[in-house]
Amino acid sequence: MRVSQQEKDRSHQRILDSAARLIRERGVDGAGVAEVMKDAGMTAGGFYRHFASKDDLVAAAMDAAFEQSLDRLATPDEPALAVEAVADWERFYLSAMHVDNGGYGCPIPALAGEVGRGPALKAPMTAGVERTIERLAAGLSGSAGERRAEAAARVAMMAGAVMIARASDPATGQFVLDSVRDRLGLNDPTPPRPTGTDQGDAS
Amino acid sequence: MRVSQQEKDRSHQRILDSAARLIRERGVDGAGVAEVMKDAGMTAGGFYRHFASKDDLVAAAMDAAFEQSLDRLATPDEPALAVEAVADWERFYLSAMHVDNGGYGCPIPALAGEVGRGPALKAPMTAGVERTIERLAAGLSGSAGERRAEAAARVAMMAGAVMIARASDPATGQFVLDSVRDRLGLNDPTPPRPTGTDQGDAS
DNA sequence: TGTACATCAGTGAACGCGCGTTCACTGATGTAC
DNA sequence: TGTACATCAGTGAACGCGCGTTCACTGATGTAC
Repeated sequence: MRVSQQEKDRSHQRILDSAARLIRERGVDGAGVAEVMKDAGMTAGGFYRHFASKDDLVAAAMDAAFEQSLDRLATPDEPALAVEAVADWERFYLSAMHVDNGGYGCPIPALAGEVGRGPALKAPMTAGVERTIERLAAGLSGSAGERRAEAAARVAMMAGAVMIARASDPATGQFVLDSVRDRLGLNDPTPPRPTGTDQGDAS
Repeated sequence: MRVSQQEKDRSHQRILDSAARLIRERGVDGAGVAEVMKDAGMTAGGFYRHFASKDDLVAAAMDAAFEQSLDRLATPDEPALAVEAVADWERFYLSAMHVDNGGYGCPIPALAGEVGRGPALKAPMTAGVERTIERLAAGLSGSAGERRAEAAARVAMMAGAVMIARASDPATGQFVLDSVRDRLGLNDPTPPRPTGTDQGDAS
């Protein structure tokens, strides 16, 4: 039952997508090779035509998961709009939608605890954390160093809040999320309009 | 080989201590019953004289782990000294010592990710998070509500930072820890002395 | 205080189960001529 | 363009392994008299 090269490429992508979601939902250990393959519409045996090992798949899936997480952060043409793009992303990060759908969200609260236990996945995690900090820093003010430090603190706070919200009863989780949203200044519904731009249908 | 009641009590405590450390070091799934029992100086079969199941043990061990974590937070006689006690605890929380010895540290960065995946351990985790927030709030200023919200945000930030530090390369991890320590105002080596108290040998 | 005996903490082997991985096999694909 | 054949993506069963749990057994403890 050999399939064409382009169908193999599609299979490869399906495996990667299924893995990126399932490791975030069930953890690296909790997402079995057979389960990932079934989710991708295949059986377990075919896995090794695509990846050398489960470790190999998981490292690639973590890269894909960070990519997916950061794709939600818009990159507007006008640099001045980056501030609002980052604020929007942060509001989503702390939302019930993100807490309840970890399979499509940031890999840090979903996987960092498990990654910390072994050296195998530290490289893709470090790369993802660095990229996340860098992207956030673009929407902050101050010197480059100050922005980077502030972004790092914000990532830690948001990742911690989402992780706690998922691990706690709803009341406690919501309180932590609300407290963090407040401390990050994300509760203002009408942020100051960026200067020198006009977005569409303002009256 | 029946042993005396007091020796059984000691065995029970050793199993609990070993489990509290090993689940934080290796995760709930990563800490096997046989390994915990060996660490406690016994063999696997005897486990069920002490606990009904692994789930039963893990819930009790998580309570014990939070107890141990919060025992590091001193409760001074003078309420005014609570500020400095909390600041000391926060500095320890963000230290390399804590990052490198998760088996004796806060259960939140060690276990919240895994706990979020199933309902079984949310109760002890919620209780521990609440207790941690409450204890931290005692060292902050403002109204009761403000103190609680600030404590929640600080717990999220610190837990996130420690989790990221464990999952990342040293440079990235240290940067996140430093950024959080800075943002929490913990870098001042000589904090303002609490009013109305005098501690020992000041010149 | 002694004696007889039921209790039960702890041992160590065995169990069923799910895991990552291997392997013989199938048959459509891609290539050589 | 046709034909013959090597390649290899995917199947499904099997493997060795570690896990949580069970169980027959041992022998010191605790108790009844």
